[in-house]
Amino acid sequence: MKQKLKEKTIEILKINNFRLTKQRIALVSNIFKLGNRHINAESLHNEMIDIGIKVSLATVYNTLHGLTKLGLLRHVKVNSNQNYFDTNIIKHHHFYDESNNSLIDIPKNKINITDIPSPPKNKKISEVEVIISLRDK
Amino acid sequence: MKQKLKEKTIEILKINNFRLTKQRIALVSNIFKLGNRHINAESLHNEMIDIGIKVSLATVYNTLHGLTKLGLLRHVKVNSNQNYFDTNIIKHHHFYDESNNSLIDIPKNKINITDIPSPPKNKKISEVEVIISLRDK
DNA sequence: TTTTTTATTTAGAATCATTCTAAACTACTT
DNA sequence: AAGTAGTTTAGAATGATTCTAAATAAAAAA
Repeated sequence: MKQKLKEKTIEILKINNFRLTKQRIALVSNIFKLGNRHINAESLHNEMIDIGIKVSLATVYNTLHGLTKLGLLRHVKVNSNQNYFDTNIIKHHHFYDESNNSLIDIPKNKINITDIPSPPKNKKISEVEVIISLRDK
Repeated sequence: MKQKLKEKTIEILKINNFRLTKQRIALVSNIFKLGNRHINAESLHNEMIDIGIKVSLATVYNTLHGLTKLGLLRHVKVNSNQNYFDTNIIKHHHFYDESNNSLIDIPKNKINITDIPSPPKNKKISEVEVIISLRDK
């Protein structure tokens, strides 16, 4: 199912002269193995260790940033103390659960925003994101 | 102009049994001296030092958190590596200028959001925030 | 295939924002 | 004036992330 995503990702890495190292392949395989996810470096690193793949935390960071730079991951702008990367690169919004720092995707078309103010002079809008914070009831 | 805000703040501090220490008074005075601002701990600390007030960074953090707990500041959920506190406690949105990590207020009524999806079971919405990221044109 | 080149990985140090700690201090109470 | 907590403080500790420089390995060249 998500195998295609992995293949596509590796293709893009090749095109962009990223070397296909054992670590990168393993990380990419794992990142895109399942459906959409919100990943942080530490938990991804733990996952890799758990499934028996030896990779350093620095490489995990490098890879996450590299994939982000290529547009294969999105950096989620939520204020947690950790950085989250989203495998869903289609524009969308998020629920942010404050009780456990978790994110839930909201498809773009589920929220209707109009009357977006125009940006200041010499600036352009790069992204419009809605974050709906959640608390326990 | 903003003097009232300072007086009001000090009143609230008193009511909540916060001692009116030299440092707190100085910080509060400075925070609410001008119009709406987006403050981070380090730059506020520098400001205090610059105007000749000796206060430790730890106290700056304590005060920002204390004021936030009392609802006199709002913690802005923007993913910068620093935490920002907003003196504008009325619900509103933000432009986030990626080129210099600065924030610009957008009044709530300038953006129209409808069709907000209902929260997951046992969760309630605590906040809906729109962040419009900006880049240089 | 072997050699060379150069990107990548790595462990650990460094950094940066923030929080913690425990001692010194001081606002407020009595 | 003295006692009691709440505060402040310097500096240590923490946690996420980045940096560094040496070791490694992928891709290119021979």
